[in-house]
Amino acid sequence: MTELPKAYEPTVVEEKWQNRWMSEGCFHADPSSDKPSYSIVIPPPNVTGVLHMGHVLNNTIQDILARRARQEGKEVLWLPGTDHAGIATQARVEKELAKETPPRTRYDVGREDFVKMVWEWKEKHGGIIIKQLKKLGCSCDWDRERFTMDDVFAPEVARAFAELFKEGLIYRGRRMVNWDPVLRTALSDEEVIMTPSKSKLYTIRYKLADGSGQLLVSTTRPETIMADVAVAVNPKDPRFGHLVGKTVIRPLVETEIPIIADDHVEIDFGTGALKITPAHDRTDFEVGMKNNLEIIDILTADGHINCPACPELHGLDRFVARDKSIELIEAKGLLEKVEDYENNVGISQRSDVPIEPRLSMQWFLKYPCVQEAADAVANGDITFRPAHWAKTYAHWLEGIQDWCISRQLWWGHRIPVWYRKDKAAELQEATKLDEADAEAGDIYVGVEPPADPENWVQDEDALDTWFSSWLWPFATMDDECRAKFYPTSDLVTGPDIIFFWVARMIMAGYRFADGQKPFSNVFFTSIVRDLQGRKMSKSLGNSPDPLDLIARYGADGLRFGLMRIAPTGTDVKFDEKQIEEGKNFANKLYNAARYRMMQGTPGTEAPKFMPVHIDILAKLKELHVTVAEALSKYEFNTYTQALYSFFWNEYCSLFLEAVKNDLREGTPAVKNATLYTIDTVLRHYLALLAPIMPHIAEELWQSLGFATRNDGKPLMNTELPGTDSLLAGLSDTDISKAKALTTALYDTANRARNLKAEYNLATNKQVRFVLKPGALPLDEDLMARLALLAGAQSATADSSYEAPKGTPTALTPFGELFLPLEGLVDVDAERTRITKELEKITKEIAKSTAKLSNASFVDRAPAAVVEQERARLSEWENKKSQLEGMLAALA
RNA sequence: GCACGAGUAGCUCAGUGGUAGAGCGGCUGUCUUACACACAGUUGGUCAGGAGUUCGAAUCUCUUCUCGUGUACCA
Repeated sequence: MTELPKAYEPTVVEEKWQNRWMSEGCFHADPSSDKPSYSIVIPPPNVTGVLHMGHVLNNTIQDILARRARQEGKEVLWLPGTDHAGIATQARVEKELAKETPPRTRYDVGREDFVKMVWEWKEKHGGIIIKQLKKLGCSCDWDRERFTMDDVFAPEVARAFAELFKEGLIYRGRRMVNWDPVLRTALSDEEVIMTPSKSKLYTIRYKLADGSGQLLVSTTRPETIMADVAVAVNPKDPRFGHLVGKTVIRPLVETEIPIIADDHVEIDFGTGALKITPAHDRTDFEVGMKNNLEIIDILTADGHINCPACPELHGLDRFVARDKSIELIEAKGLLEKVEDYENNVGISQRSDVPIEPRLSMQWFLKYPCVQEAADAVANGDITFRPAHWAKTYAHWLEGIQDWCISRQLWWGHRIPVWYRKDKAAELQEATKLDEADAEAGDIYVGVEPPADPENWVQDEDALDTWFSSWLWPFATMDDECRAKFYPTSDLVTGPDIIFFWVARMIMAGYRFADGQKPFSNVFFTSIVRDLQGRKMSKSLGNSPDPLDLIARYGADGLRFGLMRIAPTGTDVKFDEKQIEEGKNFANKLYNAARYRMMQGTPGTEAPKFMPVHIDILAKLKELHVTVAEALSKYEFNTYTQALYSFFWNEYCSLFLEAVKNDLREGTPAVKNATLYTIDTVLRHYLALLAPIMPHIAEELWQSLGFATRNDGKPLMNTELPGTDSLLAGLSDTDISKAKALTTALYDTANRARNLKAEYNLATNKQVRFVLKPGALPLDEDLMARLALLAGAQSATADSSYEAPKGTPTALTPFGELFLPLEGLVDVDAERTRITKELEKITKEIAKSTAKLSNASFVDRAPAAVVEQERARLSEWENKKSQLEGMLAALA
């Protein structure tokens, strides 16, 4: 017998198996295989990223799917990689520069050297998350790791750009965009989070130039008054109709500006008059264009006032200038009132500061294949789980706007557009650039730089990171790989990137990959929150470090614990207690296996099963079905719950406890059947468990010798055992009889333990039970198992037993159970106990009787339901008369 | 504003028309020879509120409230 530690130590075991699986190429996908294919591409984490709980959830699900698919005999590709994450990575390196003495910025370094620095940083510190994913046990094909800026991927990005440009879907234009004044770049609409914020609404007097009065104008942004070019009123507003065409004096940098009429102004809001500042507000810009107004830009790229005509404000930060401008206006006696006000402010998802609507030259994409993408989800070609996300998706596609794809960044895919050197200055200012300019030979768009680079100047901007990520499912694969594994099977990702990534990938798939969808199923995970329901974030410090959790609970424990509480379709509140349960479960598994290892080997003769054996094997067979169903429906919590309760409750608490004596002192035949059953259960069970707890499953598989019987093949490479051989040769009647007897046995054991507990007898107190048999057949084997389960010295059947007055009794499926307690009998207590039970039963009988005497119920409910109710009633009535008999015996 | 989720035991969650569940926690016992990361027992619920459909509702419908998410915006 091997001496094994009493507690499972995951750390060493997990690392051992991770190394062995990888060195034996267990995760490698073979495109030339003739097995059916199964593929997933990982949502590439940021190369600067570190593992957080969201990754754990997401990648555990992918790993379960991948490992299960391998067991089902599929050739599996799980393709890993990282994203260059333009803004995040650039910011990371800029932060390093700022720490230097003296601090530097990227502008001090220069573009070329800065990009070199980022690459160096990426090589040195990037990809930590890949190591972390390996620690979680992810079975990705690590030989195929891709990066969104590597040599294979980058040309695909440029090619996509060039194609879309040629098609006229990409164009450059001067437009209002979301400007991040900290990062000094444009952002897409999706990167702006509208946030309710408390601000002030200032009402200011604009004097009419002819001195005939004033117009009250409300604004939240007085610092932009210098850029006002008009005041607008609604043409239908009777209060102001006569003023249209007149002029007012702009309160700062005083000059006359016109009063115009525009539908856009709401009569009921504020004063009914709106200042028009086309350079600094999206809708004002439109009003300005419509009315041919001047555009005065008074903000710098980094959000400072650029207005020499107003020296008091010139050079100030936009928020400082806000207060200062109000001081100036008040000093002029033009401030009417200030009110508290709540409005929505666009906040940059990246830098967390309010964005500035800004007119600038940017590249835009009219999305391709929008209709195909919408149809695919609507008609079920692509399945969303949970299904309700399809609605969100459809809604976004309906109102889809052109995508601003250029970023004023240095780290990323540089826009593959070159301008003819002699015309560059002119072209860069052109209000619109498109395919016509390329045809004219003024600009060059291509994957490779132009042949005569000295005559060309490349566009300064880089592409939005998502413009590369949207190509991920196919641009990561070579032709051979694509032939076997594309379209991919499942995509597992968070609903927070449904627009950023999922929707765009679908469009890109149809446009660039032979009109094929990129994946068949999308599984949207829950979002992991803390116990207060807040999103996990670095700044709140409420996000546990998964590596720390792995160190303390094991990767298997973390995976299992998290999946067990991850509901489908709603967010998960993370509770570390749950992870501890995962660890405890691993320990339970380990000890159950250790217990098995302490027993001998079964004989070679065919096992002769007792009912308890048949019962657990039948439950094992059911578990196979439950697991298969749950996984096919992506119900991961059902899967884990089924695994948990089968093993802990059915196998350990009931079955093992019932057969322990077989192993200690059973006849060779009984011992043989028991060992055979145990081995069968463990072998099947570990295979079912392996997708979610791969390390411990593999470890126990090996130490229980299942691998040896199978040419030493790891569980990882073993197909799921079939269920046909389970209970072979037994009829359904045999099985259901055995199940009924075993259920009755466990039920009786429960009652016996209850009796002991009610009389305050310690669990280890050896007592004797006497059973007065009822309808079900009793034999010595059952009685022995009952004694064992109930923690009794003995349990005997005696049909003529006459219990002394006050002997504790209970009704069981096998008959009346007595716990004779010499000298401890308390007639009154016993009477009270039985009376209480009688009351309960009487209530149930009343309820049931009422139901059955309701004609509508009997007539309309399905016959089976009525029958069930009748059976229930008669059972209770039976019990009632027995209890009454007991009570009479006490008197 | 609109859309989509969610509200079940102290906590985290199951439960799609037929006797309200699990784990944890609490409380009582027990270091019983695989496991104290354990075992046995036990305590916890007007299923957010209201109305309706139905013989029967946690479950279906309507409505109110609370929370979350997405989306649109008027200065």
